[in-house]
Amino acid sequence: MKRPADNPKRPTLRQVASAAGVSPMTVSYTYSQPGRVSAEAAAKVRAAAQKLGYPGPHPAARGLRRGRVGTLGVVLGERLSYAFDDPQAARFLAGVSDVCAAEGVGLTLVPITGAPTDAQRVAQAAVDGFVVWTTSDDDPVLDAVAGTGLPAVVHAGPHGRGMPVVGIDDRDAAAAIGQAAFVTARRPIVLSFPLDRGRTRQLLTGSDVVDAKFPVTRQRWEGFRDAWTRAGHPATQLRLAVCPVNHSAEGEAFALELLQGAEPPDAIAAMSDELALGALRAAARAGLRIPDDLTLTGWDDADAAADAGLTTLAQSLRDQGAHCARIALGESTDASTRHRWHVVERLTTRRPH
Amino acid sequence: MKRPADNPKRPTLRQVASAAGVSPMTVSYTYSQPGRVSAEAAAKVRAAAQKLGYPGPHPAARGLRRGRVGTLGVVLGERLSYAFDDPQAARFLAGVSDVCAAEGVGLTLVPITGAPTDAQRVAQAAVDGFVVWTTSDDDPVLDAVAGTGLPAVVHAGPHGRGMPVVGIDDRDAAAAIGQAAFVTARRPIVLSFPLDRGRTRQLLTGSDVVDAKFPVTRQRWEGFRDAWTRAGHPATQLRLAVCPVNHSAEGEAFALELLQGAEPPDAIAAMSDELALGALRAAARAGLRIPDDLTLTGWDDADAAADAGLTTLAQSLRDQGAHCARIALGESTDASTRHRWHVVERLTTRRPH
DNA sequence: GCTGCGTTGTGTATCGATACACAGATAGAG
DNA sequence: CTCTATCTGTGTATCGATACACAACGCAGC
Repeated sequence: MKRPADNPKRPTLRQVASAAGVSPMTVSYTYSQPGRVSAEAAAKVRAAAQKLGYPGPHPAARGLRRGRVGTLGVVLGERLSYAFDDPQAARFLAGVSDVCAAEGVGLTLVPITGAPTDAQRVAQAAVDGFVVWTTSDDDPVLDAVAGTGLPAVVHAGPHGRGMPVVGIDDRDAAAAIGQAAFVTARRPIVLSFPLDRGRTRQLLTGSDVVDAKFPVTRQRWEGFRDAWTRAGHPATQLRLAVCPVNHSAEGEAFALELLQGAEPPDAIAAMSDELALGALRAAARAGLRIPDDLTLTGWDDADAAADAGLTTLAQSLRDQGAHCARIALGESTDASTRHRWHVVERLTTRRPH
Repeated sequence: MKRPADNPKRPTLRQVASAAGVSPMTVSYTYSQPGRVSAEAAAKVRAAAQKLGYPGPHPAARGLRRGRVGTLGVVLGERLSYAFDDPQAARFLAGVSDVCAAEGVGLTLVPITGAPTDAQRVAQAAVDGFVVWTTSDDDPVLDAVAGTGLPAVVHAGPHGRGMPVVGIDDRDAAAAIGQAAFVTARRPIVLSFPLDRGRTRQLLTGSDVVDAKFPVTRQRWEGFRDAWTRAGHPATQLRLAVCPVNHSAEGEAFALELLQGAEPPDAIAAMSDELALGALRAAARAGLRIPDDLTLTGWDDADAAADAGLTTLAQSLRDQGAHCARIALGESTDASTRHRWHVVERLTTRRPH
């Protein structure tokens, strides 16, 4: 049962004005520029507003007239609750929300479902700018965002469409963490994010063409491969285990399957701490010693990674979120894919020698 | 540098209409009720829209005219990033967002900072309804929400102001988990949320008046006290350790202080898993055996609680979030504070005998 | 007494779309 | 051949506020 109408009807600014015996503009100024009206007039307005139960200017009307609605849109190329389920997204959004709070601007998560109506939902979102979370090259919501003409920024996502991109150099970073992961490896595996929005679980060998539609996945894969080949090994030895979702349970299941398979890996470089921590549990179940039988690396340096002693790649998604928010609010225009990162070596990798 | 204006200017529906050689209403219908126009006319409209770069009807204008903007407001009585920092809030919001996604409605986090302008921000939020997360009896944003006249619901928060409340019976639940926590206790302590928005860290004994402004804190405290007195002990023996924030680090610090203090507790009932897990680490640092030297309970049954073997009180915040969303969207009117909960006994408590 | 300036109040046009009622066309029924 | 029902297109009033320009007023300075 859709709400038919507000009942009792909300009073308008004009009604408050006539009840207070002043002009509409005086009421408007009372709310938007209190210094613009005399104390006397303001008192009359407040009394009338109180009496009629006027909650202040209607947000949609104000938004229409002013051209700004006071909220920042965030588009996740995923179902909506992903924002709260995925720790990485949550960290990023915490950074976005820090800036929003400081600016007094709301944060609107645009409802994405994967259906073709997503583009419409983007176009219909009443926001002042967009932040797009990591997505694939061919995601149609990117065009929808660009089409609005509002300030927009993409996090670690595809370049192009005139939108600035914020993030780190994933390829360089992957090469660095890969070096730590593969020190003594002979049968390494990369535990990966999905390649495209199809999200199929699969095991690829280096000889297969890896044509990932997600730039993040693609760049990290390239970086891991760089690390492997620079160590003098043939690229074809490096395998890629693609997990359809970024959950530790998924990482655990796939890692266990691999560890119990014909050619068990002796090194696993994961694209996230969640996948790595899942793999860590799988290793425990398989009775392996870390890092002797298996070396393991994660990505992002989540709290749980520190607790588990996981070697990982640290970056501040929170800072990147804040940076994105400032751009999308039109406060800054200089994007950067050179955010800082560093390798945190803990107990799941070995030093050379 | 605030964005001065969209450049190039966004075309209007009227311009599209004249470019397509049709009336504005035909364009409007093409977007809102595609079945209402002939295929021929729709094609002309789409061509013109494409040519002019028209992204669809202006959201604020549409919202004003229709009386709905297509987004649900969420008010957290905390700074905005709390939504992503606190695991309980995140679970709840995941439930809210599930419903929003299904309905094609956005989710707007209203920017709360603790400043007196918060009420204005609520009034200025362009949303179709409000969900208010657990707050204190005297929180001014409650009045602001009620004043909008929009459908609204409070989660586990104060009753009154004509707003429905959704949650569990915290007092009963606390009595149940308290019973498990206090089986063999002689010096029990409740590790608590803040009492009021002042958020001071303090240790209260049962003889002090506990006048918590947060209904959740108050009701859980009462329930824990019920459990203790029903076991035949004087209420004055039960102490209340108030943590200013719901973080495991805070729980750890305070618990360690208590465990190393003059009258170390032999049972700790925490109001959240975060606080309990912090206390668990403190116990480890103090060299205590669990549950022999110290029994411990949490609240919410987070993933980490299961991993740690923590006895806890399970409830589905996700379901409660979904329920709240349905009410705030006007789809349902029957609130309930009788959501289900149950005690999950694991390794940090002892069975009687 | 006149000019110039800061303060405070007001009227009007406008932001961009949609609800509603109505009109013309087409088609099927009797 | 008329009458009703369905489909498609249009004109107008309206949603509720704010930008802007202007007017009235008091007052200082010369």
